[in-house]
Amino acid sequence: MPSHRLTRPTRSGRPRSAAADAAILEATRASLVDLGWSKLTMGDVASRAGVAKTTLYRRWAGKNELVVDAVAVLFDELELPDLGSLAADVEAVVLQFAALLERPETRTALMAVVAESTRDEALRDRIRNSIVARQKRLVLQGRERAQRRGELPVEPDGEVAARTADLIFDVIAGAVVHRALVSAEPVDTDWARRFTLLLLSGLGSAPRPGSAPAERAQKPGGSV
Amino acid sequence: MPSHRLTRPTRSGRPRSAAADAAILEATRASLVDLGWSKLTMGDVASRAGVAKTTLYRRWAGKNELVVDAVAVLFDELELPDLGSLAADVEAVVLQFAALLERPETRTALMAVVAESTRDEALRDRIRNSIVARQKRLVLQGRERAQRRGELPVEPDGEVAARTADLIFDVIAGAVVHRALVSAEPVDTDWARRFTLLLLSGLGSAPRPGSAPAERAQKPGGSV
DNA sequence: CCAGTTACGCTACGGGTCGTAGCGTAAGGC
DNA sequence: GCCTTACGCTACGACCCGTAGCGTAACTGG
Repeated sequence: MPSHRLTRPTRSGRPRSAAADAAILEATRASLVDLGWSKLTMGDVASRAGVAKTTLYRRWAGKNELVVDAVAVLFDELELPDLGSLAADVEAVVLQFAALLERPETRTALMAVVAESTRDEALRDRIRNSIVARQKRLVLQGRERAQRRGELPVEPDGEVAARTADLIFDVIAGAVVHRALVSAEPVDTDWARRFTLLLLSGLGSAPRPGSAPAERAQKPGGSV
Repeated sequence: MPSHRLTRPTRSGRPRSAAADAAILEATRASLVDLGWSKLTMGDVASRAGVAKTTLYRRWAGKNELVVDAVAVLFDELELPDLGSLAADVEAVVLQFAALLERPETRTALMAVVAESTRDEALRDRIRNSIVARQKRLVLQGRERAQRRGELPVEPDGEVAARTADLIFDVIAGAVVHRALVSAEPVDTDWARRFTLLLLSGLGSAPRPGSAPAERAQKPGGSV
């Protein structure tokens, strides 16, 4: 899934070097580790990859697109073993996300490209397709398992189910990212456990005798 | 609370123009709106503010610090009317955060400076003190109210309470940011309501007859 | 009122990155 | 072998950076 959206109209002629592709993406990650996002430069990546700078521009429009592709492949490693319970699965997802955010490449690149994407529609789509989708997979997978186990009800309305899945995804991914990058504190097993407990049981559940539960709770079971 | 940490050792001599300060920060926000983070330049801000470029560098070390200060003041607007219930308060906090993220200045700047902060300890502290702290205030305020109402138990151990507050803060702020900037979909009242319901009631509450609740749920009431 | 001290505006500069153009050459498809 | 495309290389104007140097402005303390 190369996705080098830069003009590749016809076929015939010398094909693009797949080896150069790999070298460039590898060099980009290395440069991210050494220099970080802001000091990463196209020239530096080119020389690390042993490639002319012009070759970079023939394939990627600029730094943003290049880095997205370079980091995206790391999200392919994400996989979720079936641990037998929803709680365990959520905890595992959290730790998987966290492990990726530990790596300096993703750490420095992810927020940067998201920031850039606020002014670039195409970049936003690229991120959504190559990074967010890979993350979301895990959440959908976990939900399906939980439904199969009977831990979560099966929502008949597909649209409602999709909206709830989006909500849960934003909560999980958002919380992990915020903890790791904004609060800049470790996402360890202890935190993951407390987060999972909060997500599954909520704040207001069995608070203490003598207090009324949240009034708006019309239908307490979150349909998924 | 100027925080221009750039050397101001003694007093006597011509004082720094407070008017210039205001003009610079205002110009910075305007430039963020027009150009976005990546294309914002110190020279542009200076000319917008009617100020020499050197004046900027006399007060701020660079783009990062300047933008943090320029955006931070927007977070002072955050205030939370007492709405009578925990659910309503949470919903209000969510919508307050969301409203700030609607603005193009904050939208483009926030993630960018966070990204930069991953490689800059001092910048991280600056963000924490001038932006994150202002957000966290609301969460702490909401918790205190809920405890006074009896909606949340009072945690006797101060450290545990602080950790739980941090958790909740990361969940709320993280979810909102992720929804608004990564998923790039609107944080409207509908979403806020569903999020609040999830946060208060959790996923696993009253799932459906015939299924066991999450096994690890040792003490279901989240102490806060 | 007069030093002393600091901020300001302006100009100019070396250094770096950007993104592109132009060229000769290398590597496949037919 | 011919056509087409990719590649490496060089060079370039444009822009931004961050700083130095200077003369001037503003405020403080004697």
